[in-house]
Amino acid sequence: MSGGETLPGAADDDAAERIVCHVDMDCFYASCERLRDPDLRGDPVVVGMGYEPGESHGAVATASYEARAYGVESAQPISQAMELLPRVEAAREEPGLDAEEAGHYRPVDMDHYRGVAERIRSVLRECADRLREVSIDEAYLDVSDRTAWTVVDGRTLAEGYARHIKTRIDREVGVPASVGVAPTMSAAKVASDHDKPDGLVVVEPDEAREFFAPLSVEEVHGVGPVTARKLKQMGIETAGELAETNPQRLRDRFGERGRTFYDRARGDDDREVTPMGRPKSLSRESAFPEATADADRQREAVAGLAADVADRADGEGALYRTIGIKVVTPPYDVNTRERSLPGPVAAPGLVEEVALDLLAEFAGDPVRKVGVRVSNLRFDAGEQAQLDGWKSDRGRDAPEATPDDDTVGWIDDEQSLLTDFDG
DNA sequence: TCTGGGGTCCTAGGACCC
DNA sequence: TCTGGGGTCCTAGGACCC
Repeated sequence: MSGGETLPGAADDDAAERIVCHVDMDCFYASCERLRDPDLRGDPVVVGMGYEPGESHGAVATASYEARAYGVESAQPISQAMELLPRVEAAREEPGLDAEEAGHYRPVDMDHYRGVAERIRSVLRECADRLREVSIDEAYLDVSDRTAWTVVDGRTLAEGYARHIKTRIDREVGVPASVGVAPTMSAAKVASDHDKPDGLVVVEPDEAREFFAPLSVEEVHGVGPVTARKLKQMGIETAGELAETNPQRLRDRFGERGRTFYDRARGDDDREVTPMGRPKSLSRESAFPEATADADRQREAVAGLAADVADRADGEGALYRTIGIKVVTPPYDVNTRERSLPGPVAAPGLVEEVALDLLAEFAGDPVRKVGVRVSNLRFDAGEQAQLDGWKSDRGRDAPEATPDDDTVGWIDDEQSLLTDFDG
């Protein structure tokens, strides 16, 4: 470098400092509902899972910011939300209610949201070389090669680039996003959350400590209610205090995670932006309207979930080696049981069989919720297992399959495996 | 705040093997 | 009969995230 001016976008001494954007859709499901029904714009919108029009069961999946102003929150029972914010239909009919002080309730429609998410995804792919889609409404972008930390007219080029992304999503898809820009994933994540909705927050390379200092420890990604309480007992309330705590003290209290808390509170995070890999487990669960000790209902629910999970695994081309259940008993005790098979299988009958067998341990107990899960997934050679000929060629080897095998076990007869396994 | 559904990662003890 | 250390796998639970 000969001391000349840095060209906009050119790699320079700052090249070591990456530029990560975290893009987070604002109340995504509610925004998707507004996209197809513009009449909802400006009004409170509540999207409920397990909700049906005219009913009051289910829980809040997403509430628009207008609805949040009434105290409606994510995970709240719909019935409770409706006490705070009546449905517009009800408000029109009942004389005591003000139609202006009411909200629109909609059931979750994942197919629609996935369609919108796909359009956002295609914008993001054009904006970054490396992209990590964390969930349907959230992604990290490494844009180090697209822009720079160079300051022009008092603003970084990175900020302009982030605004470009935000504007494109709004113009080409029509939903609002909040964007955080920082040299690390964890700082970008906290930044995007810092000025929601419709926010754009930039944390420059030397600003991380200053940015985190006043935040409460809960705002550090990875610190939840339990850890926050323990930190407060240690006299640590803010991210700034966390950043100044002796890391060994945190390690002694929280193990390896303690070091991570310390690093995150300082804005340090060496994770690279990489695409999400294959899932490690697939599960389905559902709650009973109220706790039930009825064994037939429990078994029926588990059998249904087992079929769903097996079906999804099939759809994803996944084989599984471990089958598990979750049983939630009052007041809210979460019990899990699982059993591993000798080799990976795609066997719906076996999922049901094992799940019901594991459930038997809880016979007679009242149960609020049940779940079924498959894990130890294998995707390689998944298709081959379905090919004619392959199956009969390799079938006999299946029971000896180990996790290290390159081959995938195939079970000719589900019952025989179960017998072998039990024996 | 008494709690919906789908995930990830970490910890810790016991079994088992060398 | 008592005994070392290391490694991996399995299972259960907990914390966290969206």
